[in-house]
Amino acid sequence: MVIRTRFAPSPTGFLHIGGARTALFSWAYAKKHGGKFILRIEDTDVERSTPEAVQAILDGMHWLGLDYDEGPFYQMQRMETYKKVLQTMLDKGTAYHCYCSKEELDALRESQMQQGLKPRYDGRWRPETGKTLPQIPTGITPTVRFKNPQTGVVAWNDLVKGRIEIANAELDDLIIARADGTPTYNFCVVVDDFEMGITQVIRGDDHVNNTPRQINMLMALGATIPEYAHLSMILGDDGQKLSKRHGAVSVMQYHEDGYLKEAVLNYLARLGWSHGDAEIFNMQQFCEWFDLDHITPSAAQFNTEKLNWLNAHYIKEATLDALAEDISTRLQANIHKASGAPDLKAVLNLYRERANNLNQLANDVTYFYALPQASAADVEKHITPEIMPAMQKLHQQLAHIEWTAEAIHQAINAVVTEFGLKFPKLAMPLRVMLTGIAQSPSIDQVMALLGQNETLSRINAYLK
RNA sequence: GUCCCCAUCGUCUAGAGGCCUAGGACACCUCCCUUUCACGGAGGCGACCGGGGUUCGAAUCCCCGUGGGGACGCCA
Repeated sequence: MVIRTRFAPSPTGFLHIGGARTALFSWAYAKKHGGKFILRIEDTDVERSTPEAVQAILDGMHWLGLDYDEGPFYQMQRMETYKKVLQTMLDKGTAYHCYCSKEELDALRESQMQQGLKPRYDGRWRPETGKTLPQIPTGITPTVRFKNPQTGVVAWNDLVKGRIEIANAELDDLIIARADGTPTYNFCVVVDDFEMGITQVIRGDDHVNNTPRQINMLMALGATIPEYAHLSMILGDDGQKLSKRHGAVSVMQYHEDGYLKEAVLNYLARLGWSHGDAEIFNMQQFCEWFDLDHITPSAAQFNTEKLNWLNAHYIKEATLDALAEDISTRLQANIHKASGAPDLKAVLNLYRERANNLNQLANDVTYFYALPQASAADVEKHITPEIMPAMQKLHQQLAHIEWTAEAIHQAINAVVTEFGLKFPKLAMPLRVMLTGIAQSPSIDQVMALLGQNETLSRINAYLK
């Protein structure tokens, strides 16, 4: 059997971290089994769906490299299909018209809640042999409801949660088409999963409660029931639920915030899934290893610290070309392209090991291209009057040497020896003068890249 | 309220009855490396929610609590 999975977001917002993980798992499952991954846009909520959101989802998936084999399919473009199926169900009696008004339904719900009952449709328009239906009111266009079985249980073996069983008595007859004729979510999903031949439905576990209804409809349509895998949710860094109001950000925000897609992908893969002790792996490896058996059924808390660690790893792993290309866009106004400016790749090669974020990396190397401003505290602490004679001497020496890290190192050493100092005593003020801060890679290497003229000029600014 | 789901270090997790005096990773702490800060290396701290069973034996199976979450829309 050919494996077919799908990712079916509703375009009511950007692609967030939870959606991205669902997409990643569905994608990987298809890849692993040589199957097809399908993208389906569930845009039947005309009120809230927007073309911008569709684009945002497409952009997010593209950035992460989650390519789909079929689609994107848009449900709004499949209306004819839904209507046809709807009519068939009406004809077969597995669905029926309901003339309740919204107000009537609201009142029903409220009174049930008050009585401590589970709010549900009471079946007043459900046709039954020997039952007399109410008088059809005028001026009300009916909705269509699915005639759910009233006895027995629906059960399925959830691929991540195990067997789940729900009594049909808990389920009511849900609306599958609105009064305006448009089909609703649960119905569209069923028709699409059926017609698109989906074999494994991998989705968020907020859909667990929809599953029994969907299975019942699938059975009414005579369809094969796909397997289901419900993924637990991802909590924010603080353990709180992610929502638009709290912590949920677009995956594209991670790009803007300085994360490599490799890090985000690797991190997401490990959130809720594991392969023994494996922590670092690429997507090819992931697709080989991925399986549904090793998904945790419990919710996972997002941990930015660990993402940072992975990001640091992938920054070290990146090719210098790719890194330079990225950092180049994060550096302000092409400052690194001025003639005589230090080579960005060489600079990044010196700095990549100490970065866990691309924006931070860009910020760290900016002083190579723009004069830094040291803090008064650093100046006071390191550039002391006592060190100035030695610095003066070093400045003279540096003007006459071959500009290599080794020669620079020797020059500093010579001055240090001559003045009876420890190396850092001279290296620290140099750091502050040249980089603007008290932390940097080996100062001789920094100087070698900064260039002789620029180095002498920056030191000189403090000698006056 | 009703139904459903979940429960191992602070966090992500390994664990499918004996291999567990519970393993790995992030974070944290100590030491080493060192030209500062990082990186890297070596150590350390740190968990089976509680109570009952079942069993020769339970983190693993069952039940009950407790705690957390989700769902109950003419939203998806």
